[in-house]
Amino acid sequence: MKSEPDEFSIDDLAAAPASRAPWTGIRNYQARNFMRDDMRVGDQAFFYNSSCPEPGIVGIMRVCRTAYADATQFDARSEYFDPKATRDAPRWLHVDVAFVRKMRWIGLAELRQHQVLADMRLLQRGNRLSITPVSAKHWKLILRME
DNA sequence: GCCAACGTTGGC
DNA sequence: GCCAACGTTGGC
Repeated sequence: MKSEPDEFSIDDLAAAPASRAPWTGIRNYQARNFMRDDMRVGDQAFFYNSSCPEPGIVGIMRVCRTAYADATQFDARSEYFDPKATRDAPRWLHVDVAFVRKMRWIGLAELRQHQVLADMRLLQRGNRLSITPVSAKHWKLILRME
């Protein structure tokens, strides 16, 4: 799961009440569907820093609530406001995540050095999705890279 | 700031 | 349903 660290960092997550936070602001249907359909309480995810000088994985978090309506879509003052969303038919959902731990920074270039990760969705050419699945194989390898 | 890649919009 | 135009993402 990608975040721009200037917007929301892993330290922000760790410092949040109970070290939990809603993953707000996802406005892409595929990313939304991954949260809605594939993420369950207890699932783990890498925290990935994007759009920053040193993009890469910086830690691990855990899903602590399944997908529900993103409140920012209803807030006209929010940058994530969606005039087409209604309370009865929300368009945008998110899970809640909990801080697990920080990892050493594993940058994009280092990730790309591993043959095993060549088919990881995050690293695919042209991938812009901010949420992508991680296979067990990829998860284990990245843990071993620490 | 550039630009490749991809998603969304809206006219037809 | 097609597709051109436009917007966004995100590494570099």
